[in-house]
Amino acid sequence: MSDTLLTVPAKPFAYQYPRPAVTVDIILFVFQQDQLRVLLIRRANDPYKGKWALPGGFVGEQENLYDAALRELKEETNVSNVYLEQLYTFGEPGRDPRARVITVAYFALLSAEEVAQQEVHGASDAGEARWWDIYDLPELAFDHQRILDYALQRLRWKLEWTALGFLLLPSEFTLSELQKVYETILNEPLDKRNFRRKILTADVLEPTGNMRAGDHRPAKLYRFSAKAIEFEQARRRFP
Amino acid sequence: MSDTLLTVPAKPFAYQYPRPAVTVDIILFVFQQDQLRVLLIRRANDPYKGKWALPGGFVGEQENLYDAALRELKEETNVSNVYLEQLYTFGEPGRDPRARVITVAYFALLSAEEVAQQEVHGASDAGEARWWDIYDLPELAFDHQRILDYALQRLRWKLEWTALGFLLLPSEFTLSELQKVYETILNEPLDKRNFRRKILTADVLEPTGNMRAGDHRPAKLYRFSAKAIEFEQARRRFP
DNA sequence: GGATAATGGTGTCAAATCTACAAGATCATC
DNA sequence: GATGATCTTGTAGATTTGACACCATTATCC
Repeated sequence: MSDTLLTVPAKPFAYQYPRPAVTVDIILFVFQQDQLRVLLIRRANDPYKGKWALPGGFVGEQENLYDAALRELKEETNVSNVYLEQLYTFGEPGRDPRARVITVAYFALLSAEEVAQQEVHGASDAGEARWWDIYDLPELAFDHQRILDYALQRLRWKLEWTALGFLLLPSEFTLSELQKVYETILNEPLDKRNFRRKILTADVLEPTGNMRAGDHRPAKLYRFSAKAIEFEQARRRFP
Repeated sequence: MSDTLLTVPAKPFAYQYPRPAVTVDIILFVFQQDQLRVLLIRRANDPYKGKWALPGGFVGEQENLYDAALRELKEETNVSNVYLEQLYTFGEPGRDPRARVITVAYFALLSAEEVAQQEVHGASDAGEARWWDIYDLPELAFDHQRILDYALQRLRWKLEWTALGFLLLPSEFTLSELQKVYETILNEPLDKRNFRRKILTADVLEPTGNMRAGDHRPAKLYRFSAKAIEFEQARRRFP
């Protein structure tokens, strides 16, 4: 494969500058079978052929970064209806061996309901797609391991200081289920009584009145109140 | 001015994609004369000719984003030796009327000592440069007001939950000076006794043994201990 | 040299919050 | 009706927080 010449229209003013490629990559987390999982795609082409990578792709000429992330997620993995938040921009030269690529990483959460409703696997042109346990990952392409580590750090932080744990659960859930999400993501056990007290006094949950039936004592179901979305802990350090 | 054609070498693989211009913009804060100030540059050319804008510029072909921010700061404002941290990436189409420009914004703090030592004003090819009180800003070019608001929000947050207030002061400072920084940035008065207790129990300060002479009772000088840099409040929400 | 002005420095108490920790309640199953 | 599994709840001691007022030290001014 030899280099060819590509002509692009140049704008006036000071825009005859080298233009890196700009992509978005998405770290899509789900909570499934008591595991925190992330969606990866097996690369069909070199470089890193056969390795697993984060879904992502080029930003369109007249496209928002956020929209690009949504679109790529839909195209490569058939996933929509997610929570999306910009994470960080990775731009080291050499992170893609082919060319200078600057990647705006997005951090995404998909609720358990959406995971069940959407057909995620194999919906990709880019190759096989599957969920991976965050604690048992394959070798990743490019610098994607680093991006993923950063995303996990952000997720943990957000979990402690905002109320987005519910985004990974169905719209109604029990406190035990929520606690399990927290424990899995933070990777440590939490005290049940203290956890309940903290979540309940944070005033972001409301009981739905329904109960989750099961093999044992039924559990109360809760939903998050609307204001809980993107609720950042309002506690001030210097009141 | 009509469009011309610019040829760029195309790489193999899937890189014949539209390439936006990528820039870095820097929000450089200083604390001067009891004001939180930001460095702005008056635009010498259209668009927004005569308006004030954040310093910034194009990312080099083989240049880190971080390095690009440092370099632009040096070139446009003759400032070096700053604390730099990536803030957010702004990429809405149309934010620059000339072309698609994606801007990685960096958030920067310059210590009082550096402000005094460096010749900041007029050191710019891009035009006049000057400090502006954050609470008394001119009209800004592009979407720079939004970027600045975002930076200020980040600064406030960081101030409450990490220990970077000292980055705006000289290497030795009094507790009153530090409190003044906090009050100015948070834009509200703080209780002196509680402020001191919180700062001192955070264990990020150490007395230098020196005193700041003045018109009145001399004040103890402190420095931040090394570990305080980028110290994130370790307090866990779910211990 | 004593009064004054200005800033630096300190302590306490009540309320709220946090941590560690154990026992009873409810359901299905056998 | 005994068992197993999960759900739910409370408290006491320690820590942290917020509100709040006074004395200390210096230079200056008379």
